[in-house]
Amino acid sequence: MPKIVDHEARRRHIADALLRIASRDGLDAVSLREVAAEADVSMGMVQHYFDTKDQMLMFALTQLNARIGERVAAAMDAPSPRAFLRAAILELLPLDDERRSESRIGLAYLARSVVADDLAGLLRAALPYVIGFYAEQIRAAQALGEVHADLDPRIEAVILYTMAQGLVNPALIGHLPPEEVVATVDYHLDRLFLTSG
Amino acid sequence: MPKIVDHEARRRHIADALLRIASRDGLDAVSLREVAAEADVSMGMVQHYFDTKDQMLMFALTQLNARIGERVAAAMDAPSPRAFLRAAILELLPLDDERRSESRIGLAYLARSVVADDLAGLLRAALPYVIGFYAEQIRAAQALGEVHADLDPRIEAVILYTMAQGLVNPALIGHLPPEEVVATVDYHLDRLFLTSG
DNA sequence: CACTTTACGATGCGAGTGCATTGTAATCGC
DNA sequence: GCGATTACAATGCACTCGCATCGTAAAGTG
Repeated sequence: MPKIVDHEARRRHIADALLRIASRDGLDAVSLREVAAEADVSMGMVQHYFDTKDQMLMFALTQLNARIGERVAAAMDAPSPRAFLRAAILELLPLDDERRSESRIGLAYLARSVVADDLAGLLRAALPYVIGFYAEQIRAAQALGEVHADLDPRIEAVILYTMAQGLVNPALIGHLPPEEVVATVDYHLDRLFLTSG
Repeated sequence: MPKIVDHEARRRHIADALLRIASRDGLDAVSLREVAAEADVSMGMVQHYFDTKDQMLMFALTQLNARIGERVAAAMDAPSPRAFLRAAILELLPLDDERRSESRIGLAYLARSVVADDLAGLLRAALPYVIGFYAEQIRAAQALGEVHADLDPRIEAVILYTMAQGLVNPALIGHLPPEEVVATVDYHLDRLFLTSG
């Protein structure tokens, strides 16, 4: 087995270039030639590591999801369900350049998933996981007496998630400044939680 | 001035074909040739009525907005602020084939607006209008004693809007069935309003 | 030193793109 | 009828796209 290179590292390097282009100019601007140029490699190399463009797009999306997932996981040492929910939600919102970039990419992928079934599968799979996770936190808070017991954790989780997702576009457009986005999230959490911790 | 045809009718006919393609196969699939074929006209005719493809895309978007706006306006005879808000929100959600189609198109345009400034302008302009409108309804409800006076109408409007927008994707993906979408909206309205009318 | 497998780089192909150009009816004012 | 203007239709052009093909250099095993 000759010419050993770090296969996965190359793929990640190429995928990074792809995500950069997607963030800057949209998914439509992602072509094999553009990706190769952005990654500063030859087009043949890109083809060597990805059989098809669609595979490359899928790989880049999973990489993006993993990146965000890691950040959310890093927030899991929060002292309370509320603090963790808050951190997890804010991690998804375009409050700084990096997350703004991720939101742009995510939006591009979301739109494409409407007509690309394989992408839709990836996003579809993540959804019940996230919502179930929120619901779990809310149930934990209820057990701690931090959330009214008669609230429906499942629906509250859905509303929490949809509110967060809905905040992305106004924030991205610039219609809501970051501090107002955070204030809105806190406003809603204030209503949901009895305690302000 | 010779050969009189209904200029605007032709443009609307072509734009309709464009929206149909965008809904079915995404905005990427919209080419001059595809639009011409879908509208059952020649490509030359499409070019005759739209100087450029971007102009055509813009025109189609304003037509879509107008179509939705009309439906919302038609719901304005609702008996109460709550009933109207409910109707206005549900009008934007993909609960039937037509609105599902509109949501798909809207999502495609939204994603493109991230990199197309002129489209972004159109969507950006609509946002404060919608949120301001929601806030107005909430204030009216407060005056009627149907909403707690100490709630912030502006933030409540933002949350209402973001929740609605966030519901689009799960509903579109099929993760939330229509009845659950409606139930979620009602659940949130129940919390916001004191009266259930 | 072969021999094989991996890792590319270079090139080309067919399809599709937006748009410009050109030609030709049709229909009005005069 | 005549010129002018509108309303198309047809064609071509320069470009980009994803992908296949081909050649070759490197690095491991025997």
